[in-house]
Amino acid sequence: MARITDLALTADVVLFRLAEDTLTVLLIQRHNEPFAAMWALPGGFVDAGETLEEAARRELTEETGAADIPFFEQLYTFGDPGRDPRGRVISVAHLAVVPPGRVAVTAGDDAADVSWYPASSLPPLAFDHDIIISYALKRLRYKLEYADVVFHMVPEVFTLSDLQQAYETILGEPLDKRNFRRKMLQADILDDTGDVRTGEGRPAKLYRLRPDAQPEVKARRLFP
Amino acid sequence: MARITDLALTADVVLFRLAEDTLTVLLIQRHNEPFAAMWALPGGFVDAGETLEEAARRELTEETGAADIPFFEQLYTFGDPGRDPRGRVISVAHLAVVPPGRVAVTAGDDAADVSWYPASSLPPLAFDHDIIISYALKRLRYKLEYADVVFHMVPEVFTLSDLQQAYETILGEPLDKRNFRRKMLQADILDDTGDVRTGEGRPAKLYRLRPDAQPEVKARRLFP
DNA sequence: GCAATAGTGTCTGTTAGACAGTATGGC
DNA sequence: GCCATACTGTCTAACAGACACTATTGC
Repeated sequence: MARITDLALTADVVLFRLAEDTLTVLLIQRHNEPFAAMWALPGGFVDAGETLEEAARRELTEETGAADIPFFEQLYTFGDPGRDPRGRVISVAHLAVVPPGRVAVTAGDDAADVSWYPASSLPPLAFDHDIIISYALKRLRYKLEYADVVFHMVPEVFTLSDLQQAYETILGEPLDKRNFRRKMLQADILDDTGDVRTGEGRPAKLYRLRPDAQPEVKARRLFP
Repeated sequence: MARITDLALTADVVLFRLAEDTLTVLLIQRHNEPFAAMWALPGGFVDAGETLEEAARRELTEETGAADIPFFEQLYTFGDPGRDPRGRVISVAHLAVVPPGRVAVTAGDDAADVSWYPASSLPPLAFDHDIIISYALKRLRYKLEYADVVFHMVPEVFTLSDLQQAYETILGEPLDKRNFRRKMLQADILDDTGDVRTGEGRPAKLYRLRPDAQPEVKARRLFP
């Protein structure tokens, strides 16, 4: 066999966000061929001089307006021959999350439309993007147990009920309230802000992630 | 910025093997520029029509003779601009392991020489291969806790001392013998072959991994 | 006082980690 | 009987999971 002649490199992003009790993924409706008018992950070709993550962030911003995302990491590289009808296109997929309401998205550039879709009911997707999202979801759930990523999916200040809701939505299963609170508080990674949030029912204490919580501390296995 | 004009795609392999009480990595001495005569990971350009893993396996075999490796998975993609003086070269790194003595390596093709180096004392390496190996080692140690990979690094039939030795060598720390054996046996993933290995000292029972041990079973966290 | 949500405590079984001596075989 | 290695058991502390009621606020 011979070296590839039509090689191209893209960086794509699976961006998750919680909306009430639904886990959603940011998708764009493609403007151009191939798969014009179908939904797809934001992403695009890597430019000379930029890293893979820079390319992924840039494309995300150009296509959807989402910018400055703290949790952003490489996920997996999808490169099977035939995954793109245009030729040999390698996609370096990234995993990112934002807190609720954090990103006001607007279609730009190559995107005819932009929308958050529930991860559990996605439209038909271009390329192998359905596989990429499945993989991203698996990784997200897995990472949840190490207690870092979830704090990028809730507001900076949150109640324990918020936090539990986030866990339950992502994992797709209910957790026991008393055990959840015990473990979270014993993990010693939360600061009590002293404030409460009022609304319906009894006011709830507000917490934030301890700013000095070291990565290793945060990485304690919370839900084995 | 513009699309990349000099893009190339390589697949590289970090292959680990245990040799007595040392963890070793397979390296090749480069034959061609750039970095001619320096040591590097086996790997090379992906051909049209092959998957990334196929390319990695083919290059490994061409350069070193190592073939048919059961544990072989994608590790991470390294694509910073400037990591290769020839232009924009994206490396999809793979992680693989073999049991002791499993691979008789011989230099082929692009390799002037092939050798197993202790992971703890590597020679100066071409490209960013030192970073890739660090990352692979971190992942290997991490994966060890989930008890699948280690069984690809010991002979098909092994004693509990063999297994403990493998863990200790990879993790770089001693483990308590009684606790180790208790956990391994309680995990219910080992078959007693009924045979023993004699030699110096008291004969040791030989075990093998239970063939029906499901991935999920194997994936139980053994050493948190 | 009712609705709604926040918050709390105990028991039980399992597991992890610390720790030292006995058993078996070859010579 | 000596050397080398395999093998074994107990105690303690921490943790996970099951489980139901009380507390506080707004109305």
